[in-house]
Amino acid sequence: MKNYVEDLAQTALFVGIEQENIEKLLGCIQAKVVEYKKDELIIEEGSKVYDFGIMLSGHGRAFKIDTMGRIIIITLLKKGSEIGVILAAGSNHKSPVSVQTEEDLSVLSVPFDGLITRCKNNCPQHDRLLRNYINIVAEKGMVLHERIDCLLKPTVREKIMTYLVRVSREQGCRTIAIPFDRYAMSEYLNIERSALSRELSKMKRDGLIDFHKSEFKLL
Amino acid sequence: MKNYVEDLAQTALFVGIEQENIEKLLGCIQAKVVEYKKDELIIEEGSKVYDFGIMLSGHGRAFKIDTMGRIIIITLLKKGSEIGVILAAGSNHKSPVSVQTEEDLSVLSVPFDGLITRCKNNCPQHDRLLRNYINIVAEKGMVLHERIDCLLKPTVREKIMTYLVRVSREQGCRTIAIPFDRYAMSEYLNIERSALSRELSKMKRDGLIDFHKSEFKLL
DNA sequence: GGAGGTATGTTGCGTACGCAACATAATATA
DNA sequence: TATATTATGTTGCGTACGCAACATACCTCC
Repeated sequence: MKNYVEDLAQTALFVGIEQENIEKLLGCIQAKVVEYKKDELIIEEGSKVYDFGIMLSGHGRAFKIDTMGRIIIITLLKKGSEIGVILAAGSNHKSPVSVQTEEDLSVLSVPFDGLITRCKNNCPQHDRLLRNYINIVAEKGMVLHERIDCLLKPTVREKIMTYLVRVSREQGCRTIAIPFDRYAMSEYLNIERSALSRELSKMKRDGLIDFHKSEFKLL
Repeated sequence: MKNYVEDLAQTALFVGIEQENIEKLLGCIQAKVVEYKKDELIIEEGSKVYDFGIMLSGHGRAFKIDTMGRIIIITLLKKGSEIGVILAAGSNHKSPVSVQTEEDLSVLSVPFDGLITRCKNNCPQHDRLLRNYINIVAEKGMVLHERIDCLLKPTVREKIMTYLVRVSREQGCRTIAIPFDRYAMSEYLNIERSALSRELSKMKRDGLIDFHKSEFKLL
């Protein structure tokens, strides 16, 4: 456990808490480290989730399989990513997604009750932890909202622009690097990859944007 | 303030807290009642939001205006609805939506800091309140996720089915009443109203569903 | 009941975009 | 440098669906 504390200090959940206090807190909230093998399921679609997790290493993905058997990627996970934060805090707990590892990795697992229940030692760091947790849940909500914002746009061009403008605002610059390759971008915006490429080319021709691979410039 | 306590006891924020304790809490968290006139803005798009609200009466709507000047309804608000819960709890606070009243009404306004900061009296209800709040934020996230689930479906028919099946599961019955008229339903699923009607009719012809107005039956 | 208003259903037309198939560019492998 | 592999771009075709215009059902208020 101890060797993870340094990494945990970098996460959104423990931001603002000194490392020595993190160690104390971990016991307090009944956190434990769980190891997973490659391709193992951390969360199974339909199962009930009462613990949330923080990725301590490796990569994973949250996905679901729809009625036609298509795989739909919901999120990609890396070191520091949170797992099941909304689920554990909700009242239903039944997971709409599966979470699977892409390699051997370990996860810090925390029962939501351990987090929310005020410990007898009444440590002040607990407050900060709770505040951080609420913050994470809220930010996840914002991220979902932002995606809906793109999805609601009627045309491919507007979807693209909505997304690019947002990222540009976030990065405070008209030249931006996006965290997607074309395929992932097309999935995020719910467009065919080829249709996305087609429209991007048109937009370049129209002098709206310039781009090369994942670098975009708004004109 | 006092006369609202009974109503507040019915809300998700105060569930599980006895009325006499609610009254105490309200002072503790620095809640106040704010009156709004018809068509007044409670939240303005782009403004920073640090307080959340609970609708004490009347109706309102959360919306945004996109680049083409179209009005996009995000949520409809009624007595008991929460306002700005995710925003106040987030780290950015800048609102992507406007919230406007549809008539004269009043709102219980609570600074997020008042909620999250442990009061000196250290009242046990405060814990429950926090737990309820996290619950609300998480549920809002789930709701957004569910909508994305529909929006990601490639065809109108699949969007419709995804939505109806979910509501059917929620209500535990194959015959359901949905809270939308056709137009609202089409907006929620991001479909043209006429295209929605067309597909619904086809689905009825195909023996997939039956419906009359807002009553649907899955076959 | 009639008249106006709103919600819902129907239909023809045109096109944006899904789809498939191929072309080219970038990257890895040897 | 040649070769396989993967990312991205291009293009023709067909259709699902947006759009507009109209039809019908339902509701409300004289």
